Amino acid sequence: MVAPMNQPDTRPEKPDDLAHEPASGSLSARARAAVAPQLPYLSGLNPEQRAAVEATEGPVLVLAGAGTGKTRVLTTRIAHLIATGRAQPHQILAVTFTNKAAREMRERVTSVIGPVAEGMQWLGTFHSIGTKILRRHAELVGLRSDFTILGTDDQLRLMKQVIEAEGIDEKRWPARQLASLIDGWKNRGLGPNQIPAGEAGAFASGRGGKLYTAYQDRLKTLNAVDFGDLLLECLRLWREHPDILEQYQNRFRYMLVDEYQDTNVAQYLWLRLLAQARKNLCCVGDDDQSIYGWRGAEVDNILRFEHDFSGAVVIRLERNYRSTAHILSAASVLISKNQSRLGKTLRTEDEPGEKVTITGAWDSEDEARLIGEEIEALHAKKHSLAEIAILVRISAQMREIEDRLVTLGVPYRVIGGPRFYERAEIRDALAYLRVVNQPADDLAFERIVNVPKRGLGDATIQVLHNHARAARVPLVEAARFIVETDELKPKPRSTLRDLLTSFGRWSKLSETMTQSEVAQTVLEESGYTDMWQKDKSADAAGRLENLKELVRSMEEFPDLQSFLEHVSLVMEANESDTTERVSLMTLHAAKGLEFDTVFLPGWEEGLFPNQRALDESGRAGLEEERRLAHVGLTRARRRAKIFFASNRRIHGLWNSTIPSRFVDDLPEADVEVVEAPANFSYGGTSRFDRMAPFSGSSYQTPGWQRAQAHRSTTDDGGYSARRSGDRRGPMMIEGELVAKSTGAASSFKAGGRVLHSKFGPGTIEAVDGNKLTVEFDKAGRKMVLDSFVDAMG
DNA sequence: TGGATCAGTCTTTTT
DNA sequence: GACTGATCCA
Repeated sequence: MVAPMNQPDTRPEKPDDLAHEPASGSLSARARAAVAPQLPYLSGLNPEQRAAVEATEGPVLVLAGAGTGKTRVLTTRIAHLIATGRAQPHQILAVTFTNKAAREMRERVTSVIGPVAEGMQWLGTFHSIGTKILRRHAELVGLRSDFTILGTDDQLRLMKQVIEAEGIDEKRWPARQLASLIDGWKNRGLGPNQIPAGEAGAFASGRGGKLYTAYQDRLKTLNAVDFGDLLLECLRLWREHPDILEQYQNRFRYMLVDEYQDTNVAQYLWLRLLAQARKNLCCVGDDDQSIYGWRGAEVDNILRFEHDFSGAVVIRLERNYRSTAHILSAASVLISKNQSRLGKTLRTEDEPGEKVTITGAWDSEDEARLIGEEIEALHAKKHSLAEIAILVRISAQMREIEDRLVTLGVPYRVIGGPRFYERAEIRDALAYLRVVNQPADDLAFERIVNVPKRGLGDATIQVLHNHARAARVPLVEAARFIVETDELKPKPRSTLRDLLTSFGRWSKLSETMTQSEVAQTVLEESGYTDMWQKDKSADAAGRLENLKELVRSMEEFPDLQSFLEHVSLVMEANESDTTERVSLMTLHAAKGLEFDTVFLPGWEEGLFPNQRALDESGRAGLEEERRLAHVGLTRARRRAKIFFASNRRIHGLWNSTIPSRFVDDLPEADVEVVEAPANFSYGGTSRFDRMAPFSGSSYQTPGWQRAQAHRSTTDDGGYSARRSGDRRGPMMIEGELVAKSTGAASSFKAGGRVLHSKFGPGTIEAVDGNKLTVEFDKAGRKMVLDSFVDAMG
C-alpha cells in the first residue's frame, strides 16, 4: 500500500517555463520570479514544505499529515505565486470546504504579502465559488441571476410536496430518505438523466428518478437551487457551453484545493474540468483524516490522484510540529492498521512527553466524573481551560458530560451543534425577510404564514395551494385573490388580508430604512418577537438574543438582498466570548483544531467504532472510524486521555460494553493504563451533586437548560457547590492492563458461574482474553470485562 | 385550530 | 431518554 516516496525536487523550478503563457511572461514578472529563492517567506519552511511551495507547475498532491504545517504551505504557495509574478491574485482559484477555512486563508495570505491578497476574488468554498459562477450565467441553466439557495429544511419541505404530488404515501417513503438519495446522486455529479439504471428504482418502487426530475423542475419554477446544484449546475453549464468553460480555464492559472480528501465526485469533476487546460492544480490533504465518507466524500479522489492527473508530483509532509512523541507514535501505529491509505509516517523532534492514558470507568456517569476530576486537577495546576477539549463520537455522549461539568462549575462551550442559521428562530426571521425581499418565495411564505399562530392553519394553506397551483402563481398572489372571494371563512380571511397588507407595507420600508431597521420593524409588527417574549420555556431568552444578534449582524451589509445571499451560504455565530472554557465537541467537529489536553471518552465497541458504520460500510466503515480515532489523538499537543465505560445507556437502556478494538490497536510502549478508582457503591453521583446548580457560564447550552429545568425542582436557588468533597481524587495508579486482552489469560472458564453487580448472576459462555461472554439469568447475553464480575462458588 | 398524548426513531453534518 | 411526527379530542 505504501507508495514510493516521490522526490519533490525531481521537478526543478523553472520560471522560464512560463514563456508560453501569454500574460504572465512579461519581463518584469520573470525578473521578479528570478529573485524568488531569496524571498523571506520561504526561509522558515522545512525542505518538504518548501518543495511543496515551489513546485508551482503541473499537478501536485501534497500529503500533509496532522500538524505538519498544511495551512502554512497553502498560504505560502499562494503568496509565492503572486510575489513571483506567476499570477495576479484574481487568477488564482483557491477552494476550501468551510467559510472559516477560507477566511483564515485570506487572512494568512494577507499577513505574508499584504493587501494585494484582497484581490483574490476566487478564494472561497466550493459552494460560494459555484454560486458566483452560476449567478453570472444563470440564464444558461434555466435560472434567473437572483436565484435563492435553499437550506436543508426548505429542501425537505419541497420534497414532501413533490412526493405528495406524485400521490405517494409520505409515511412509507419519507422525504428524508428521498433527500439523502438525491443528495447522494448530486454528490456523485449525477443529474436526473444520468442516474444508473439500477438506482432509479431505489425509492417508492421505481419512482426515485421521476421524483428527482420533479424536484428539479420545482426548483426551477421557484428560481431556486439546493447546495448540490451549486456544483452540479456548474458542471452542466461547462459541459453544454465549452466556450464558457474555456473562459474559466484561462482565468484560473493556478488552482489550489484544501482538504482534498473530503472532496466528493461532483467536486472532483468540477476541479478536473477546470484543470484540464493548464493542469496547475495543487491539492493538499491527508487520506488519514478523511472522515466524511458518509457524506459523499471519496477517499478515492486522493488515493487516485497520481493516476488521474498524469505526471503528478506527490510531496509528503511528515514532520509534525504539534504533538509529543508518545501521542504521535500512538496515533501512527493506530492508523497503520488501515489498509486503504497512501502511507505516511509522522515524526517529531519533540520530547516523548506523557504517555497516552487509558482509563476504564464503571459506567458513563463514572466516566464523566473521572473526566471532570481530571479537568479540575489540571485547572488547579494553572492549566488553561481553553486548552482542554473533550471529543466524543456522537452528540448523545455530551449530555452526561455536560451535566457533570455543570455540577462542578467548570465553564464549557459546545462547538458545532445546531448552526446559528439553522436555529428555528433565525430561519423564521429570515423567512419573513425573504418574503419582504421577494414575495414570490413560496417556501418562506409557507413557513411563517402561521408563525406566530394566527389561525391560518392547514386548511387555509390548502386553499391557497390549490389556487396557486391551478393559476400557476406564487402563494402570495393566490392569497391576494382569495381574500377578495368568500372561499375562506371571515376570520382567516381578514387575518390573511391583514398579513398581506403588512407585507406590502414592509416591502416599502426598505426605501426609507436600513435593512436592520426593516428587520426590527418586521419582527415586532408581525408579533414574532412577542411570541418568544411570551414563551416561558428556558431557551426563549436565548432565542431573543439570537434574533438581536441577527439584526445586529445585518448592519454590515449594503442591502437586504446581499445579506440574504450571504446568509444562505455562511452565517456562523460569532462568539465574542473571552471566558476561558473547556471545549466539548464531536470528533468530526474537531478536525483542524488542536489542544494541549484532549479527553477521548467512549472508546467502546459499538459506539466507537460505531456499530452502524460497521454494518453499513463494512471494512471501509471501520477504517473511517479508525481515521476518526486518529484525528482525535492527533488533536492533542501534550496529553491524550482515552476512556471507556463498561456500562452505557443506549437509547435509554443500560448496555454492557467492551473496550474498543482501537484501544488494542495502540502500541503498549506509548500508553499507560490508569486504574480508575472503582468504588461502585457510590453509584456515580451523590445527592449533593444533584443538588448543586450552577450559574455563570454557557447559559445557552443544553446542559445549562437542563440544569435550569432541574433547579426548578430543587430548592436551593443559586447556591453553587464547587465540589462535593474530595472523596475520590483522581488516583493515577499504574495498574495492570485492564483494557488489553494481551495480558495474562483470564482465570475464568466457560461454564463457570459469575456474579455481575448490575446484571446479577450468569453463566460464562466464552472467554476471550479478559473479555467474557456471559448468559445472565435475567439480563440475557452480554460481553463483559472479567474485572467486573466475581466468580460464584 | 391547537393542545395533549402516543408511537417510533435514534451517527457523524461544511455548504 | 428525548425528540419528532402523527393522531385524537375539546
